[in-house]
Order: sequence, then C-alpha cells, then structure tokens
Amino acid sequence: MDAATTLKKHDLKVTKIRLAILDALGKTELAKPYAELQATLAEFDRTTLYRTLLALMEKGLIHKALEENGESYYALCSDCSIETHVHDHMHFKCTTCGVVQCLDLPKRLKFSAPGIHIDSIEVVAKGQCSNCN
Amino acid sequence: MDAATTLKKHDLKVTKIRLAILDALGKTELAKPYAELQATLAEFDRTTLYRTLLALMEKGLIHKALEENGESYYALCSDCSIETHVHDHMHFKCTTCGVVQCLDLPKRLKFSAPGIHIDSIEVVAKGQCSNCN
DNA sequence: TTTTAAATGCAACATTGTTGCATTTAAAGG
DNA sequence: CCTTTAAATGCAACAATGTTGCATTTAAAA
Repeated sequence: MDAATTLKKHDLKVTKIRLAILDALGKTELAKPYAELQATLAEFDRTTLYRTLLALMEKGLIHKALEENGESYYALCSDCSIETHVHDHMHFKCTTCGVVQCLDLPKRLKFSAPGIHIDSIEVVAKGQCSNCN
Repeated sequence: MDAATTLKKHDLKVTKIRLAILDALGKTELAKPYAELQATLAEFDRTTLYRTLLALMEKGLIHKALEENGESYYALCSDCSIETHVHDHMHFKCTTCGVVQCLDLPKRLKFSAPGIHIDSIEVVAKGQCSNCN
C-alpha cells in the first residue's frame, strides 16, 4: 500500500510533508533521530513538522522508538495497515555507530509486581549492531 | 550511611546542593521529575543543578529512571553504597497519578537477536500503581 | 467550481541542555 | 588554625526542542 492510501485509511489528508515524512522513515527499517528528520525536511516549517509528527503518532502510523538525552527517534509502525496498534518489538541502539532499530520480540513480555497493574512494557537494549561487532 | 559519607566515598566534595539533591531524592523510593527537583532546589543556579546531576550520575549515586516527552526522572541508585553499578530493576510509571518508581526484577533479563550483541537492557512499564487501582 | 474544515507558516515564548569564565569554597597540607 | 588550590558555583549567553495563537493556504467534499 502506498503512503497516500495509508494516510487516507487513517483519516489524514494527503499533504506534502506527510508523504515526505513517511518517505523519509520508510526507506529503511531504522528509526531516525529528530534532528535528521528536520534536516531532511528543512523545506517545511519546524512547527509543521512538530504537529505532523504528533498527528502521525496519534493515528498510529509512526511511533517514538527511543528518547535519549533529549533526542527522539521516530520509526514507522510495522502494523501501519491494521487497526490495532500493538508493539511486539523492542528497540535497540548500537552504542558504536548510533543506529536505532526495531527488533521483533519472540514472545510477549509479562511482568508483575504486588499491587500494581501493568498495561504496557517497553524494552530498550543497547550494544553493538551487526555492522559494528 | 549518611549523605556526606556517601559523597566522600565517591570522591565528591560535600557541598550544599549535593546534600540537597540526595535529600530530595532520598525521602522516598520514587523517581522525581526534573522540574520538581528544580523547584525544590530553586535557591541554586540551574546550571549548577545541571552539572551536579551529571556528576552524581557519573559517580553512580543517582540515575535517570525515565525520559518521557522531554522530561527526565531521577532516582537514587539502590546500590549507592557498593562499587559496581548495576540495575536489576525496571522503571514503572503510573499513567493515572504519574508517579515513577523503580521495581526489582525477579531475574536478570536476557534477549538475543541474530548478528547483534546486547550489553544492557532497560525496561519501562506503564499502568496503575497500588494507590490508583 | 465552490466551500470549508483542516493544514500550514510565521511569530513568539517556555523549558532544558550546554559552554565559558570569573568568583567562591571545600578540604588538604602545613 | 591559616594558607593554598583544585573543584564547585553563579552568571551570562546561546542552541535545540516543545508549544500555542493566529492569519493564510489547501485538500477534498459537495
């Protein structure tokens, strides 16, 4: 499914910056840092970028994969095309080259603690990617 | 062990703001958001707070428990008194009242993925705390 | 083609991060 | 208890990102 169709399916108008963001994130399976997105999309006002990222996140087309030292990394949702918005994956950051990617989790994690009710779990792993080790 | 002794053991001079930060974080087992720390420690310059938090993190007395929407939550390290700096715990945020706390993990987590080498894993869970459910 | 709600661009301001530098201070040594 | 000095602090300044209001433009429905 192309980006324009995806946007329409999520009740979002097809606009230039929305196509550009999906294109920028869609070229690889990797998460992109905000600064890189802003540089790539420098032709647009940064307020528009800010609001567009919010809109795409709200509709479940993209997600914030990692937030580290004030820098946010964004990635496409692998399940863009379906209704429910689940994340059966973890986020991995290579501490050598800096890439951030989404990895599948073999099974859904379960944790528990007395008295608390857990709705969602996020996992962030750090180490060396296949290019760096 | 009191805060002054803890500072000395980690080669940090005993200063007013360092004692104040350890005191602010030490009253409970909960992580405190940066804004709250800054308000509590308003008598100090925010640059000093910034550099002091860095110093305390570098020496392993405190850690950043969570970073969410640009807000960082800080907490004491439970193993302040020992040499090695390990975190066999997860971070939990109550989506109702907003509290962030460190919870023990029953066992050390292990993940693997083809081609990559994982050094560390962080887990962030969200849900309702014991007061809110 | 017309209409209009939504999207965009621009201005403005808040918060946090970050560095340089002059001043103050903790604490070691005499 | 003093002197000394490396470290800590406060202040100024700037960068990056988050956030809102409002006027203008535009996607897409009628």
